[in-house]
Formats: sequence, structure tokens, C-alpha cells
Amino acid sequence: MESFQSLFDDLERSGPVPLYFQIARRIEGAIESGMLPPGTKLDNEVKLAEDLKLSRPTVRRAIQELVTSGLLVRRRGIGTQVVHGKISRKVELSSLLDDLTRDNMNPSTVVLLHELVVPPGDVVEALDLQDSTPVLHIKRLRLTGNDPIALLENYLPPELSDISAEQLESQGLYQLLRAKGATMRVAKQRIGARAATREEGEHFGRPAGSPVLTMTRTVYDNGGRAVEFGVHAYLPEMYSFEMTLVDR
Amino acid sequence: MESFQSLFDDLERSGPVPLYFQIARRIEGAIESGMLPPGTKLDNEVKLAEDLKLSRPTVRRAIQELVTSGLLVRRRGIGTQVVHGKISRKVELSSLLDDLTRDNMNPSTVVLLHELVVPPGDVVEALDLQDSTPVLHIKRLRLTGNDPIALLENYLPPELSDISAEQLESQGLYQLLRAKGATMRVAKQRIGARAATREEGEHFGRPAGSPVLTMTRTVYDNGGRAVEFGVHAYLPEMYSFEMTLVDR
DNA sequence: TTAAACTATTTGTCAATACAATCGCACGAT
DNA sequence: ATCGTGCGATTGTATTGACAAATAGTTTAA
Repeated sequence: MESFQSLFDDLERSGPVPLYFQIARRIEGAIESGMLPPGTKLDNEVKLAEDLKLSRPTVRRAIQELVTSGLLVRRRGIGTQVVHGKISRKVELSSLLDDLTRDNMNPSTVVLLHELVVPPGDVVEALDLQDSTPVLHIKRLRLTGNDPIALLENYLPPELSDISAEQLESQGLYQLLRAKGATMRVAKQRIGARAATREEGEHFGRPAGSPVLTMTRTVYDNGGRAVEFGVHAYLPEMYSFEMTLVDR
Repeated sequence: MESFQSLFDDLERSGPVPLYFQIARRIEGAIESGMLPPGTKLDNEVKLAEDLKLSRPTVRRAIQELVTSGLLVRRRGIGTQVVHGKISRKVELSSLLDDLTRDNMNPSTVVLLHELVVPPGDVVEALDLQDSTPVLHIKRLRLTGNDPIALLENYLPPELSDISAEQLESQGLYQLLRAKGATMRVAKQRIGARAATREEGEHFGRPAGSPVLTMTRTVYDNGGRAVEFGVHAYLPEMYSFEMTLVDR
């Protein structure tokens, strides 16, 4: 609709951050801050490119990023609009701890188990292990304030098994893995539900058999090697998965 | 690694299907058929473009599609590889009926409720309704063979409320909506768990209070207008959500 | 009056090119 | 033997240019 050139004033044209990314971030910010309310029509790509003194493909790529993530909708002959309906953060390859920290939920972690074990069959398959070298098996209770929210069970491959229980209480697992140089590029996960075990019930302060939300996830690095295998149980009153889907 | 030029023989250069899309589909097919096993290195973009007699941006866009959907991994200086680990179909803006049909699960539908109602508050909000015009409220039981799998409750906005119970038993809701010209571009959904109500328990053949997996979804069309609002309960022994996440 | 045809606008697709950044590896210096 | 250094290979970013296709609105014709 209008011109928002001011939004794009100080683009770093020679910095390490790609131009298309800088633009995408600013538009995203403008949408989330309410400066661009739902339904707003963006300037057309040609004009935008002229205003920003950039090429059309660069502008187009920035817009594409936001279309793919569900913030914008493009229609040929019409233009580009901010999506109606409040769109929330999608499911990302992020850690529960990061999510809770970002939302100021005051998260903490209690390590319940920390041992090296010979991997059971399902873990061998999930991590695609070649032999029976012991792997690190951990079980953690995640809380927000004093309220339990999830019981997290994880297996780590031998080369990433030198993590201490103390480290796990002070930092998130993904933080630690990243610090060790693991990349975490692709994850496969399954979300389901089942009745709580007695152990889960005790930690959650609920009777055994009450419903829990479950998520099992295997994370792979750049080279396709498994980095982590996790079986998580969430207290459904406290947590659920929210996501935005876009049809392309 | 090798040359797969044969894969790309008869590209329709002047048809209505974009070239990058044709290429992406063929690579996808080659991966799923096992012709390109996990870890296989694709030819580099420049060579691929030469072989196909296309520009590099076009080839690159085809590859980009598959990277975004988690089938390929690209690394600068290294090349493009087929992702390790069997990657499954991600959560898509698809209907349960389509999924079950594709997997030969012999699905069927029983319409339990079909009525016009003045929309309750949460529905007004979800569908972003301006007045209290009655909306269609339906409740369906979805089965595979003779086994119940889900209880589906939906609300449709007034302009899409002329759908009969008979139509719903023979076709999927999304099929019907599409036939009415609705587009369904973006969806926002939440996956959680809770205890089954008495009604759910009866339909599922389980005691009330046993765990159910829940999904609430609002679907929007091109213009950002809400097309459908659904509250679904799944029998967790029969169904779960599987998805692949890619970090970009 | 109504329907068809045209037009302006805007995104979609594709090409050809240039240079930058990163990675693995071989080679060489210490 | 080990640690850098440099080089080739490959993807990442960005520009410019051209034409196609879809949409909404306007004008024209029946």
C-alpha cells in the first residue's frame, strides 16, 4: 500500500549478513510489531527493488522467505499481503529450554539419570549405530518455576557421550551439543499421546494412566549422522505443539 | 557422483509445468524409488545445468525445493547430497481422509451431527465472524475398516455451510471445500493431549478418561478468510503425527 | 443491459553472468 | 611428524534483462 522505505534505511551492503535476509527480518519485525497489520498490501516487487536500490530477485527472495514461513501471501496479478489471522511461531528445530527461556517461563532442569549403557535395539536403530559401544542415557525433569512440564529421556552417540550431569543442569542439551561442534540439520519426529507410566505420574503429580503428550525425535547432522535420540513426555495441561502450515 | 542425465530426458520445455518443478519431481521420485540412495552426491549445479541445457538458477531452484522439504542437504564447497536416514512425509495441509486413502487404509466416515448453530464464542473468534449468522456444525467419526480412529468436529463459515450429510459420508471435507472454490492456503494448528470425554470413550470403545491425541486447526484461504475450524480427537493407539524438520 | 474483449498491474519463470565464501585436500615449511 | 598455506571445487549471493501468465477493472460491442 504505502511506502515503507524508512524501514530499510541502513542496510549493510558489504557486511556478512545477506541483503535478502536483512530485508526479510525487517519485514518480519514490522509485521510482529503491528506496523504492518494483517491484510496490508506490500509495494510491488519492482517498486520495492527500486526504492531499496536492489535487484528484483533479491527483494523477491526476501519475500519468498516470509511466504514459506507463512507470514505473507503472494498472488499473481494482485500483490503481496500480510496474512490474516494471528500467526504464531511454527514448530522449529529448537530446544524446549530455548522456547521456555524466550517466553520468560523461568525453566530449570533436574537430572534424574545419567549413565552409560549398552544401547537397546530401538536406540541402535534410531542412532544407526554400527557396534554396541556404550552410549549416554539421560533422563531429565524439566520445570517452569516449581511446576513439572516434561520428562525428557535422551540417548547420545558415543562420540558425544562425554557430557556431565552438572552441565545438563545448567545448560540445555542442544546448547551443549552445539558447543561440541554438532550441527543438527534435520530432525524426524513423531507426536502422539498415551497413558502416563507410574514414574511419569509421580513426577507430574498425576495418577498413573492420566494422559501425556509424547514426542520422539531423532536429530541428524550435516553428514546425516544421528546426533541425538529423544523420547519425551509432556504434561498436556502445560504444553502443546503449535505450528503454521503453508500450502505451496 | 554419477551422471543421471537420463532421468531428465523428456522435459516439457514449453508446457504449463515449470521446468524447475519438473526437475524437482524427478529427483524426488528417484530418491523415493531408491535410485538415489541416502548419501548419494548429486552432480554439481554447474554441470547439472550444462547437462540439462538449463540455466543454473533454474536447476538451483529445483534443488532448493527439495532442500526445503528435507530431502537434500547442500553444503558449500562440498556439494549436494541425499539426506541420510529415512525421511518421511512431513505434516502437510492435507486431509486425514487423503492420508488414509493413500495408505490403503480403507477409510470410511459416519456423520454423527449435522446442524446449523449460532456460533459459540471460540468459533466466532477462530473463524473471525462479523455477526452471528448461523454456521454449519458437524461431527464425524472416521474409521479404518471397522476400527474407529478419530472423532472430527468442524465449524464452517456461512458461505460454505451448504454441505449435506450425505456428501460428507461419501467425500472428505477438504474435497468438498475445494469443489466449492475454497483455496486453503495457510493453516494454524495445535497438537495436544487430554482425557477422553464420555462421548469419545463410547465411540472409541475405551473408558472415559483414557488418553486422546487432539488437534485444533483453523484453515485460511488466499485472502486470509477463515475457511474451516476443526477440533479433532484421535485414538492414540491408531494415529500420531509424523514430521521432518529442517534447520535453515 | 449485459457480456465479451481489452488493458494495466503484478507476480511467475528463465537466462546469462560475476564474484564471494567455504570446504576438503594436497603440498610445503618448520 | 605437524601445522599452516594455498588451491580447486562447489555452493551462496547479487545483478540485469526478458517474456509469460493471472487478476481486476474498464471499455467496447451486441
